[in-house]
Amino acid sequence: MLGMANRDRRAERREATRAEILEAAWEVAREKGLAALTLRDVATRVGMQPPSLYSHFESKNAIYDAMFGQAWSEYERADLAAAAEASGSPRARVLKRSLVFFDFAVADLARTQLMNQRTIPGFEPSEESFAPSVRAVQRTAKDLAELGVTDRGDVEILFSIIGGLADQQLANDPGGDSRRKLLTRAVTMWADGVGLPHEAKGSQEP
Amino acid sequence: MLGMANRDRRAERREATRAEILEAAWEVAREKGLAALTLRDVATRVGMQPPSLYSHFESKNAIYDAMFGQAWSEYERADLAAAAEASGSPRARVLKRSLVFFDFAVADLARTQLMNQRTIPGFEPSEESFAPSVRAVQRTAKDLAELGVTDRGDVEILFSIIGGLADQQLANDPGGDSRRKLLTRAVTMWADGVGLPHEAKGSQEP
DNA sequence: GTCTATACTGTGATAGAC
DNA sequence: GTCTATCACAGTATAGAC
Repeated sequence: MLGMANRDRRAERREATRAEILEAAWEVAREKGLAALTLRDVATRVGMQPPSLYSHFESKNAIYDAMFGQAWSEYERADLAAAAEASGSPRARVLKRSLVFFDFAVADLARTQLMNQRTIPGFEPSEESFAPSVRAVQRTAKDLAELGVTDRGDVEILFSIIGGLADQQLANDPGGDSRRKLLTRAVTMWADGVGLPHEAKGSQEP
Repeated sequence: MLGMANRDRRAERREATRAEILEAAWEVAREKGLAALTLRDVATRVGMQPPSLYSHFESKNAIYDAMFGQAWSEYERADLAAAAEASGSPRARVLKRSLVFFDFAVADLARTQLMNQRTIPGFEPSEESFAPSVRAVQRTAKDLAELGVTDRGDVEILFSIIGGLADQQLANDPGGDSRRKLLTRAVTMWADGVGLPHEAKGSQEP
């Protein structure tokens, strides 16, 4: 019993330290750029010597990996909330989800680079960290299928449109909203192209 | 006279060495990743000691800058050739140019990261290196305007669609062609959305 | 003018003391 | 679990040979 309790407290402490390190890593990545992340900066920020980080992460890439998993988990939560909250016509639902994706991407360049671009040479997310990414994409595809978009290619095109707008926003107008203003028009083009109905199925019947 | 001749030969030699260094830099960037480029690797490849590179470039970022300018100049050439070669309906012309952009982006991840993403922390292209980028974008916008697409936002949306598809191709299916197959459909959605005519202006009249 | 030799600082990583 | 010490190698800069 006492052994168990001790082990739990230790595990909690360990987990808290890991979270602290990751939070510091996000700060550094946001301030100096994802690729400019250094273990020294992270260690200094949490009050450790650089080698001590290796007690919690086996390499720098392991930190990137944990950050990757965190980022996609956060997005998964944001997308789930948007899916639950979204209402109205299929187009309104798609637009709402698209805006959430766009805003999430544009809010943090370092995070988007880690999630969607191959910025860090040699970094490949682990299967575990990749899982929330797969889930998010699959659920979006499933939700779109229920709205009538069954072609997987059409789903990929929507992702590309929104991701492309977000990337252009980040690259050419960071902090601005020039591309966000174009999102509704772009998604409407896509909705027209795939024949997304203006009204929900059966909304005419009752 | 003799002085001139000597200066010319020296300038040529200098320029050739610069070009050699840049070619080596591209090789390293392609093989190891853009952010993993090191002056050591570049120097080794051209048979120099690392510090000797400073006789030709004042910093590592100056090398990135020259690469940036090269990449956009290459694209400018490719786009000009495509513009001259493209024929037929407005849609066929736009599709041709879109394919050239897509293929150019997908052919080289490191190059695309340098051109369109903010992969290297602290790197900002110089005005001189940025010029071909500006020219290419402006000329495309002008050509599209002549085809009837006058809204600058619509042009940005097209760039985002193609860029987004290319980035997804590079990130999720490097070396494949899954997104290339979707390009025609995506561009068609855009063409429908902006009301791009199927036939050229006046093609009905003669 | 261009290269070599050398050195300074900072990076990720490992080994071993406590 | 954290520290000190140390390593190999990165980018950068200067001095001096030729």
